[in-house]
Amino acid sequence: MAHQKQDEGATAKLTINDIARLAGVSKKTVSRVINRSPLLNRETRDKVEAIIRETGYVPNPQARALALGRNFLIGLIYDNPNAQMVLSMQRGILEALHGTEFELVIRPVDRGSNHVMDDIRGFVTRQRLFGVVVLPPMSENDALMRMLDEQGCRYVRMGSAMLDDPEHMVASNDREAVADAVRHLITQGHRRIGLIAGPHGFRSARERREGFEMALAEAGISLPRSLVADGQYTFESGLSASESLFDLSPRPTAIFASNDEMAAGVLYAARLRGIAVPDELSIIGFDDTPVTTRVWPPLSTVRWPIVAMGRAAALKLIGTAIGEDAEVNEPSMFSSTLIRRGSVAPPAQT
Amino acid sequence: MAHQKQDEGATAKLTINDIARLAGVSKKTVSRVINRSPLLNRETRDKVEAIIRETGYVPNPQARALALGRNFLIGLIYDNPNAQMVLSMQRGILEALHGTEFELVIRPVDRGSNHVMDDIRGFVTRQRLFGVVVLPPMSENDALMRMLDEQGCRYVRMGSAMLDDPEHMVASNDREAVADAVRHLITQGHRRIGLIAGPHGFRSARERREGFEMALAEAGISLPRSLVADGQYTFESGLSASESLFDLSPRPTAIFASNDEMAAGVLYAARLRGIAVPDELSIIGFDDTPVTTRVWPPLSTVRWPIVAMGRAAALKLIGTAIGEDAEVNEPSMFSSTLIRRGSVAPPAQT
DNA sequence: CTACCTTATGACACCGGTGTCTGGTTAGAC
DNA sequence: GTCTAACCAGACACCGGTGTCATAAGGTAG
Repeated sequence: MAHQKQDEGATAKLTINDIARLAGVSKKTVSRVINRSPLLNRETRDKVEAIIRETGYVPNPQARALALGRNFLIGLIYDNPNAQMVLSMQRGILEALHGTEFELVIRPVDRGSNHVMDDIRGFVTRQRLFGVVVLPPMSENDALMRMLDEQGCRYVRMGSAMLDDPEHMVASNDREAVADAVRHLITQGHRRIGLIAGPHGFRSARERREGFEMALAEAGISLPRSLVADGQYTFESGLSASESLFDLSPRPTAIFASNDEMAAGVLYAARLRGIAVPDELSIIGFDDTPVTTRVWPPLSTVRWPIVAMGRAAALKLIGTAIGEDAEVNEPSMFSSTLIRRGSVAPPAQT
Repeated sequence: MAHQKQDEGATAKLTINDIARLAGVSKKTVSRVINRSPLLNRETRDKVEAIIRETGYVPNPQARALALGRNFLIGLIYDNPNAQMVLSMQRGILEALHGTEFELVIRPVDRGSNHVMDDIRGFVTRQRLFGVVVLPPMSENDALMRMLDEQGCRYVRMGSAMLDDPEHMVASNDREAVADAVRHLITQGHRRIGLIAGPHGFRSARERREGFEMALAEAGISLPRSLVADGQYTFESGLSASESLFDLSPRPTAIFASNDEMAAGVLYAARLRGIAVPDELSIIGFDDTPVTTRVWPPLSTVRWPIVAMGRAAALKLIGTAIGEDAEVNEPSMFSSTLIRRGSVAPPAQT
């Protein structure tokens, strides 16, 4: 660190005492100015504020955190392979945090690991986080929430369906969204529709599957077990799951994949088999990730308002802190929309 | 926050005084134990350590930061549309931070905005960050580095070529990597090779372009201006840039796109025109993002060791702090490898 | 046996803020 | 013209750690 100066940053070493001295008041008065105490004389406030502006003084957050007994760090806990989703979520949260004194600390975890709980406990206790946002599938772990409660750490969980009270949850209505997508396929004339389900134990997988079944039931279409293939939310699993669907005779004329990665896998598998999309096979995915527009044909999919949900989650968390009643106004349930692209067409005449 | 208890977390409210009292020693002695001071009696140490273990005491990092005059937060500053790259970088940094007391705070910025500098200054000074990692293209901004210097904030910049001394930089050798890729095309027999360049002003764009030109020059192939199209590192720009290349007569038999997104755009454009890849057109991209394996045919590309580079950057930053000499061992220059997939073939016979 | 040096521990101030309580002004009420 | 309430600002302790320095105990030399 040769040519880096450690403490020459003129503004960096200013303390509340310096400001107090310069303004000719006590440190407590400066503290009052910083915290917008209403018990201040107008002149005094202006004088101190002028000095603060001139000098570029910034209160030391560590000292503040120590005195206040709480800090201004929000944690984001996730174990999610989907880069786009994690990044959008980060963006949404940061939008909400913008202009506040809160910062975002991230913590990807390995769900498979034996000491996830300990990892997270260390994370929240060591840094005394103000609160955390937990992404699915970690957010489906009730034991984790109990632990967070024990540690006195606020939390908001994201998910595909309401799991507990709306105060601690921001959810999208996956079931209804998927049902809509499948209804779209049915309207186009499809009757043999395959499902590539998400991993067992994932709430989102269950919700999406139930939405799928719901739409078929409405239309009076029966769903043989063979039309449901298991996937893992990965491209590869989508690819191999569709193989089994393609082996069926007659083949399904449409497939709903529980996320875009798997939908991309279906498309890839179709190409390997020489099955034309959408002429011989319609495909709908879920998430509206960029991959849907990179492939050919572009995939129809379901878009959920991930950035808005991230924003809502963060606002719920800090709502009480910033004192505004923004909190109560934040919706807890978000709905998704079907995005029609080029991967759906009426079934070929048989 | 109805049913959340604020301070019942048994471990959360323990202070060094509690431990001192329980152990029958002074707080300073406990402090010595925590900081592994060598001047301690074996028995005393064991006794205190036992108490700490029993109670699950965790020192308050805010108080520590205040007393020490520095905190344990690393910032990550980026303005990058590439989700996969940002996420991999986060992963690399977090790997390096794992097991230390450092945490990662992220700060995406908007390069276009007028107050980027102020945003970042606020970010590093408010939280008194220990140091920051800056991703390209922000990392090419020398004014930013000067500002960080002024604020006494350590930094490591990531990039496509060495910009200043290795102590503050982790770079990949893009020029050589691209030259390799283009040599591969030449070896396959291509002579009319198009380039889709990155945005003007981006160091990576320049390096990649120079690598491209270098390989052609080596082979004695001239490069007419018409074979170079400008792109913006986005899918759409790749799509439209390739249009101009396709209008050429004769058409290039291969195209190197300066990143994968644009390469995906080329592939998409080729499909729109009915140009067969790789039979009539070979394509190579750069970055090895997942999209390369989702499209058909899968794209050949250049992979750079992004996670390893993130790890190296973080280690450089905290190297001095954790006292180990790991720092000096961290390489500053990384090389990339050509990944051969299905988008390259010898040119069609004319 | 005293002098002196080492080693292990503690007392106390300090980091930079905030909460509480007290005292001095000023203005309004009688 | 005095009394009282309201208002404003400061003194001081405290948050939970760490640095400095003093000191007590133990060991060796003279």
